[in-house]
Amino acid sequence: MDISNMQPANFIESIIIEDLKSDKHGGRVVTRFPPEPNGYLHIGHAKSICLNFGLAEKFNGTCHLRFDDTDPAKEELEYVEAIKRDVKWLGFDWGDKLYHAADYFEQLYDYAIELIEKGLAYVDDLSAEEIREYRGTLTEPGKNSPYRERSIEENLDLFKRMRAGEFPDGSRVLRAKIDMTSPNMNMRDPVLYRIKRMHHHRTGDDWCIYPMYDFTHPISDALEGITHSICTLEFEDHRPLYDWVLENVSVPCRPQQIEFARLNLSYTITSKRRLLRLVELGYVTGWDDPRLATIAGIRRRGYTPEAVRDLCERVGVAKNNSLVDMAMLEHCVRDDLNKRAPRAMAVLRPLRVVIENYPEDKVEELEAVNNPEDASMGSRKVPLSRVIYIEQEDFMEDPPRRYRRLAPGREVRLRYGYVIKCEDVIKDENGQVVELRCTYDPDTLGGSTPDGRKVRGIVHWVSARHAVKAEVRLYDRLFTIENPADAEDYVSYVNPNSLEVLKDCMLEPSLAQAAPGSFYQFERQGYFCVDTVDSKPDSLVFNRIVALRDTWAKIQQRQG
RNA sequence: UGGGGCGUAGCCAAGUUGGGUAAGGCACAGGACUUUGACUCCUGCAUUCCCUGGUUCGAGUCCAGGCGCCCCAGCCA
Repeated sequence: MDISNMQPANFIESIIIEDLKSDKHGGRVVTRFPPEPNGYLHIGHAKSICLNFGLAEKFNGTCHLRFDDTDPAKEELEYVEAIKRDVKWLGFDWGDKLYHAADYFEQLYDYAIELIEKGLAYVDDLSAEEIREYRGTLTEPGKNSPYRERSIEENLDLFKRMRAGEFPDGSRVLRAKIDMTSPNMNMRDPVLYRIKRMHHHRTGDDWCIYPMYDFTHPISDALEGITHSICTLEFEDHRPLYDWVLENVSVPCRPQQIEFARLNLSYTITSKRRLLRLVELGYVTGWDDPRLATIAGIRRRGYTPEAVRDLCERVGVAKNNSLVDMAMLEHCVRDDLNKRAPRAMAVLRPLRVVIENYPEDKVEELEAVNNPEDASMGSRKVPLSRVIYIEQEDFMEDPPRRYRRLAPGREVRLRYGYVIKCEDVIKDENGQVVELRCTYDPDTLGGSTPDGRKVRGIVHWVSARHAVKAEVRLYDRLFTIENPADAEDYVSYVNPNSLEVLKDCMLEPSLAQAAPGSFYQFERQGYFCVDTVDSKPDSLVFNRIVALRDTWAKIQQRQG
């Protein structure tokens, strides 16, 4: 790593490069991802994960995974396992750098004692409501608590008895003694410890007092030797307190807090409370619903970790509140899957086609390449027989201008196969087209036509006899408005068409063995993956990850 | 006249330290290629950087004054 030539990709990297040059931290770069295990991770967390682990990678440093578990009321073991799984899935490895703030409780307690001894913290007997009243408002200063001037001895005694469990929940707190008139609310004697008799997922019933975030976080960072403590914008106001704690307590080093803007994605929601409500009201099936921007949902939908990381890199790191266009994520998956997804043919809305001049019992194995972007992925055989299915939308009785697909009397090429011509249209009693009678030109295999006539339309198909039936779930954006997070009544903007279930899809036979989680490009349609929850070997379920770009759809839309 | 932060294209975002004549990506629009209307490839897309003044030969960058948006009054993180 040659620091002198490194180009910073964003302001945080600039800071790190400067620190490296000035040898501020002895050349070390240590970051951390500090989730509270009180819910599932979402796309916003993904950005933080990519940033913190990415920085460590880039600068030859390390990144810790630390659970910020200081509030037993909200945190559960179930979430810590889910979070670990999500971080791993994104492709990051914390090695042996797994930490829990709860493991620092004893040391934190000692640092609290140190503050008390220095006259910088005191036990307050005010009730929660009184504390709020004494705190003042945004425009008026607060007032000192009547308990603020207790002696060090009394504070020590009281705090020890708080720990010993002598006082009821909520009856007292330990507060930092800073400045009740500070224009920064966080500096108005913030609470450091509260009494809460609650079972902690890690420390059990060892404690009945628990430290607050503002006290725990800077010390945890210092204890772990974190050099750059990266968090989101809303903690900017907490930085003076972060620094105050580190200045007044004997910690081994001095980490720097740096704030950046969190990632918001259009047409999604990331607030835990709101996510939970969608689940409870049944708008989605759970935290891993493929329409949700949770990591679990994104994974089940079939978005790849590579695509998510690419997105995080592309959106950059800055301090602007931003709402990133969903189209950006979609572009990232297409970009990734185009190179990696095997191609296959699948007819989602089947229309039966009989090739009249194709022998009844004949079956041809046609050669189909698995990925035109990657020759090493090889090819496969796809069976063709007299009766096939094509997509309903690939036939129109009365086609508009520029329509290149099948119509009465018109020709189209079967992908990897022959040119067929529509000779007759069969309808049911309601006038619905139920079957096409076609003929094929045996001399057109291999892409050419003997007479050099141009056949522009190409259509995917599946042999009826060989078809594998499957369910395909078509997902669309969950909300009808760009920024549902902005709307109080976001629930009323849930897209009623966010999921369309197609039951009778016909897949080419090679898909019969598709493993859960594996992804494919269904040619001319999009990228799909085998659902990891509902798909069974004998009843396959595919999720549409994202549709292919569709220029024709745009042209049609423009023409009304 | 509470404090903190942020304003560069429809959406992200470089550029601000050391003033030198607006990167890149997404989206969008044309065109080429094509056995996926995909991919790929070309081309176009801010005479202007929230506004108004000022300094300067020269300002997105410096100065002054406005305006707009976000965050903070949990014993949550």
